[in-house]
Amino acid sequence: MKPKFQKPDRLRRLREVIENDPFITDKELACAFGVSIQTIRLDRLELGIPESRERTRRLAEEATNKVRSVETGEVIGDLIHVKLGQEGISVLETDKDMAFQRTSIVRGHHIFAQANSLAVALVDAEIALTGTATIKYLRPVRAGERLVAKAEVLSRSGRRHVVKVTTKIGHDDVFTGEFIVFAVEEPGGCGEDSRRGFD
Amino acid sequence: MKPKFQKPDRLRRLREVIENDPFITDKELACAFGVSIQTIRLDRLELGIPESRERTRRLAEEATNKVRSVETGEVIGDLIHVKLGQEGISVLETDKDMAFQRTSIVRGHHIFAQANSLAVALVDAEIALTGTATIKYLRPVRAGERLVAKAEVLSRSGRRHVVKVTTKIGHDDVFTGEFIVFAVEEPGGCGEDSRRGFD
DNA sequence: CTGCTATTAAGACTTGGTCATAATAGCTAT
DNA sequence: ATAGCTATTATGACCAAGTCTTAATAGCAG
Repeated sequence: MKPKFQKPDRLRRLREVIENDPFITDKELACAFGVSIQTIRLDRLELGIPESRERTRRLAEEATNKVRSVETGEVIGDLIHVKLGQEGISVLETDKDMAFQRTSIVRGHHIFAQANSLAVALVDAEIALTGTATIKYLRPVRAGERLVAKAEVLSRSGRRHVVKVTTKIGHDDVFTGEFIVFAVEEPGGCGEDSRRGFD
Repeated sequence: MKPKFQKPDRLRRLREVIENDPFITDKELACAFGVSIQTIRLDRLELGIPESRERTRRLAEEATNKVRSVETGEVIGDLIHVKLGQEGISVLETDKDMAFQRTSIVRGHHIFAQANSLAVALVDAEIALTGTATIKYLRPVRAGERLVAKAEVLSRSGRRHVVKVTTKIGHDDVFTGEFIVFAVEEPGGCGEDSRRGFD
């Protein structure tokens, strides 16, 4: 009972192929696997894989959401609590997309980004820019761990703010940083609405 | 010659509506605008807007590319030159997606990410992790500017590497940082292939 | 009334499928 | 071997969301 390419084998491969080329059509798949279109359709049915247009649509939907959440959000992570000019807490759920595939260790700049944007968000000014930062990574973060960053404004003289950020996973410190953040005036002065500015 | 909703008006609105709901079909549009499907099709033709499936496909394609380039690339920016354990140069083209909309100033963590990943890439080890970093933002970066980061390994004792990174736009220094990067052993020891590890 | 634009309609064809119903091949267990 | 099983392929009807072509109609302007 061994034709050449057995069914379970084909199913596994099929799943993989579709996984990393969701745009592929049944016809192309049939051709690639040397079977009929109907077989491919039955296989998809069995695997619960939707048709190519549906796959494309989902990808597009998901991706637009992702882009929105990554790029439109002014702060990296969720702002849980803020006392402007004083303190704040932000939570960031890490996932494997933030990590190196090989090690599942979260890339440093994500941890930095959370802390930095929190520090900047605390400064009560039209625009705030990070000037200097001294940071320490205390232990590696694995994908899936929840980062809780607490920030505190240590001192302020004029437009210069010193913000201390400590990021924890549970009770474990994983990161600390001291950010010198400067408040800046509105630049052109032609802003139509005047919400707070970050970084 | 004023029916109620004039053509040029409808065209403008049509463009907008499709813009922020690319999944919408001609039928839905026809219904929403109170005209026939054919009218919508002619309008799209005139505006050079492709059909809904095509729009969806493009969105998905673009988005997967973006996700890939942001999340799968091991190094942020393009590695122009590397002498492992010694020095390296990376180039990062900034765009408005990296900046705050209001100010067009590039978010600090992108600049940090480029420098950090370059520093880590220079360390010749299976896995390398940033321990400490002291960084300075010297001037704001505007969306569209090209960041050139140069890194140099200043010293090394055992697994501890001190890497100095300077990022410029043209001849202008915009960022400097000193990264303490640690080389680490393979963790589980069950890696099937052994390419270099970053960060 | 003629000409113009805008709109709508009608018909044939395309892609990439779904769904239902068969027919066929190859093995297997009784 | 023969009935039974799974896997595969085929066939035909149908759908959504279009395309492209040709044509009819409405409303107004000169």
